[in-house]
Amino acid sequence: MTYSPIIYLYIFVACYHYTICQKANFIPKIQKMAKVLTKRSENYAQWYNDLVLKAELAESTAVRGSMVIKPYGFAIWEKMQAQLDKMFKDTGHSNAYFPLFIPKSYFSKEASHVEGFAKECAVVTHYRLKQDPKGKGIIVDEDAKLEEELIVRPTSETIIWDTYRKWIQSYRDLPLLINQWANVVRWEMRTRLFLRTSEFLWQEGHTAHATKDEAIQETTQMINVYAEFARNWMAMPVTIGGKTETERFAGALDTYTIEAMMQDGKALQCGTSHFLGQNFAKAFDVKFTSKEGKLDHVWATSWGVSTRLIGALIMAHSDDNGLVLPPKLAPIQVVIVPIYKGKDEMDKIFEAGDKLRKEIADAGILVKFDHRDTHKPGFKFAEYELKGVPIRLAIGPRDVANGNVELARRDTLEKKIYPQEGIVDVIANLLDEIQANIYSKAENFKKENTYNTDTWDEFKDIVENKGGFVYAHWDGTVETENKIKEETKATIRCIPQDNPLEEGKCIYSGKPSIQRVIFAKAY
RNA sequence: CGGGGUGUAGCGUAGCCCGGUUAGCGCGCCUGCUUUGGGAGCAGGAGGUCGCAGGUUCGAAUCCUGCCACCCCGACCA
Repeated sequence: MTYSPIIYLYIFVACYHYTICQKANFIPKIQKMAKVLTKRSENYAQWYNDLVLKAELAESTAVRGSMVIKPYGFAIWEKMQAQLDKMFKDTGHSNAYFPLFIPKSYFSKEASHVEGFAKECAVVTHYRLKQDPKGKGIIVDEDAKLEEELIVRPTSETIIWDTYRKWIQSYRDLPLLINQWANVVRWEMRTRLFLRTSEFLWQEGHTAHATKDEAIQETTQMINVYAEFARNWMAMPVTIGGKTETERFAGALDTYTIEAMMQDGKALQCGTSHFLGQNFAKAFDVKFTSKEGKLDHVWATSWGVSTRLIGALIMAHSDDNGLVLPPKLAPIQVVIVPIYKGKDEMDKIFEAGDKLRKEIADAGILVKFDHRDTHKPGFKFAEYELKGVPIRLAIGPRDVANGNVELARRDTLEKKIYPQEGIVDVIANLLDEIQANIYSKAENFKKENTYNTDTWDEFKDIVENKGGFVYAHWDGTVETENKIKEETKATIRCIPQDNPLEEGKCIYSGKPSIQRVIFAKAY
């Protein structure tokens, strides 16, 4: 037997006043989340408890602000991942993997970048533990102090650009189009389950280009990929736009965003794509020789989406009965619930149900037959509604006798009897219909909660009392943006893409403005 | 870290102000029987360092002191 080397790590958190707690209880947070999700539900705590714990999406962990994503929640993420990965590859990108730890010195090379992230980094200072000589337990071995501290990546720009320097010499090495699926850690002041956890899974794309135009084109392309994913797969309408200076990514010249509206009218930033200019190339000395024989720094982009998308999906579509998943992302698209009394009936129903399941599965639809004899049909109905399964089939003695099956759709909660003959086609069509219906429901909600205003009083009234997106004129200054944020808590979510130019006066300062921007309260 | 609040079983909570039986209730869990077309019923059962430490007292979930954790608002943020 050989000993594998064990490295003991002691993570000292930069924000010294946040210690890692022994055991966390996040239920009040869950209550809050449920309030957001349901608004109306009286027993929301119980409801969300059921949603999270019983429908097995996620739960809190021992480390402050982290979460375990349970199998069902992770299955949703895997479906998202698979589709996004395909879209990245279709646009010419490849996957790679870079290290979790970043030497502190790398981190300080790009000034605005470090300023943006320094306050929320976990730092590794030691590499060994030992028995406490004075008593019980394990302590950090002070002799095992690292020469240079390691940062747990909050994002990978620095280590990736340090690597790119070695990979890029000629215009022939460009463009370099790489994506990484990874976890990152950001020691946020305040965390929120799904929306802002200390550790989260995401993908980060990092590309290098020979020209500025090409890099800008890449930035735009990727925000459009995200928008298409949100709309067509998550059934979630999003607005594409540019971020203002204050909301921009640390180190970026331009940040594009997709902003979605949640059911409480608040905005959620769901994905971003950054044009980094030559900032990182200069900081990490990444140069290439052009066709003309000139030495120049490369142009960079980065873009990412995270497990926050699961949160967005929950909050965009859920109702008081639980999740409503778009069929394209549902881990289970169709569930078959048997109804029977006694062993004899059970055998017959199971046989019919299994036959049905096979037919549906053969059509490439994700179907589950729930064989459990430990729960009653009514319980199962409620459970799969909670899980957001788009279509439910119920099959009992009555149906078997008549060659029928009962079909219920999650989005409208309608129930109908269909003949078993030809049910596969009905299901295939219905899945498309549900996907479209969920989208248009969300789109209508977004339209109904989007306002145009030209007066400050009305602006305040909408932000405070109604919520939603407000299109209003803004004079383009940081001061005004900050004042509005101070007074109303609304921030500029984005300057919409292809925004029509229109003369107007700033809602706050009255100074001339050339276009409306979107204001909203955000998560 | 500033302001406010909370901590009682897996989850949600009552009790605390005004100290006094074995800390109560709902959900969930286990066993048995009856049930099964919308979260079953009945009977029985298991499960608690009352956040931690100290103090006051004959006696503390309850009063006092300190600490810890969490939540809401602020700064931060995919």
